[in-house]
Amino acid sequence: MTSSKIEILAKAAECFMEQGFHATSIDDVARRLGSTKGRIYHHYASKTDLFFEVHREGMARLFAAVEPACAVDGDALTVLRAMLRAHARAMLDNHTFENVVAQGVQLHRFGLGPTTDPQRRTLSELIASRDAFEGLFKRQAAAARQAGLLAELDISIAVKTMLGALQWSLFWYRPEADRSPEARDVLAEQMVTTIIEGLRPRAMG
Amino acid sequence: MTSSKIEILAKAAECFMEQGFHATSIDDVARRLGSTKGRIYHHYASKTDLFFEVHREGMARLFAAVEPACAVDGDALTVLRAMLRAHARAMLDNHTFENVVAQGVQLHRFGLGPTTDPQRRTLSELIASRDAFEGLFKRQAAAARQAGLLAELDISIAVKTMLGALQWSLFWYRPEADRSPEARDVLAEQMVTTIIEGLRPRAMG
DNA sequence: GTCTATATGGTGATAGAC
DNA sequence: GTCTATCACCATATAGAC
Repeated sequence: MTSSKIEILAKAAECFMEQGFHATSIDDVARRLGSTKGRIYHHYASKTDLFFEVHREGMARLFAAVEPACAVDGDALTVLRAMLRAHARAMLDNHTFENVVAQGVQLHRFGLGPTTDPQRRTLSELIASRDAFEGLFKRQAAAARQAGLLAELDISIAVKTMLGALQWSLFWYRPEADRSPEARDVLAEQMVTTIIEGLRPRAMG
Repeated sequence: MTSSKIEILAKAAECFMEQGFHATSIDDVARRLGSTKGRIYHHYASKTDLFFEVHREGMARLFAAVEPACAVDGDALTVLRAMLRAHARAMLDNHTFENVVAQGVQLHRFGLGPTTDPQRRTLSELIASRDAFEGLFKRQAAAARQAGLLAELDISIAVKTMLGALQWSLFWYRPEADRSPEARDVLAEQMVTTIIEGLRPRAMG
């Protein structure tokens, strides 16, 4: 990917996050790039394609963050915890792109309106990729539960609840408020601890 | 509020949830009502005003569900749990309206674009109301923690994480899939248990 | 109270200069 | 590879009939 295309993606992600897909005009993105829309249409065939590329990049970053955590040493719960931490951290680090991913999921849920067949296929692939991502956590949670390391919960609901807790940071996290990498680590750890340990105090650590 | 206005609000909420504020045209809402936009503009001055009324109704339903739970008998953690359960249940019951509330928060976060001063004031009030709602949980969590019933967590982060876990149901819950009130009770209870107890098993119930 | 026009402005996408 | 100019379309909102 050329640096020009990446730059366009990043600015487009900002616009899509702030205004949403429909309210973002190609002129908005061009204005933020300091250019005109000719530049954008040279690299991307349509606004929809541009949006999907942002979505794809957001999913790629999630996998890149979580997959290494799947391979850490330790029992099944330790691995799950590492995965959640990586996910939390990735949501904070890639706040803009992941906001667009969430929008893409909604777009798919309710139908995308007038789009071409290839575009529909692309979106379906992206959604399948998201399901696979959630599947990583479900599988790991199931393994942890089988090892007796997890409470007896409905795995599907528990995973949706856990991931939701992390993903809701899309709505309240403000990356612009001078967040150092260390501060993001602390924040991610606090969220994950809340999820894993729950609200009630433990008799023994 | 006349029944005509309520009917318009309900259909508008559906459209706003499915397509988002900007992608929803007044003609879309009118089509879903089986009428024309003349009817809508007779009751609401603008699309923005219509959106805000949906948002307001969504917040009203949240308060109506959670405030009674604030007054239940029991220790501070029992009350908190009742509040979370009521909130979870309300998110499922009012899925459509609460989706619009979440959109309204985003609209406020990034600026609403070209709107009138009264509209900006209305949105600010709605956001203040949402902050007050979150405050109910923060205050209760602080009380529970002071009573030694809560783990030593950052209250603000823990509350955001808890509420996020429940609110993320906006993205995956499908109310159309024949959900009885009992099924929603079970689902709400599963989510709340996951939050309160955490993922790790407890030595003693 | 609801409908049928219609005025007005903005948007996605293209064509062709440079 | 980027810009300017332009077309065709759609949406908000209003005016006025009924």
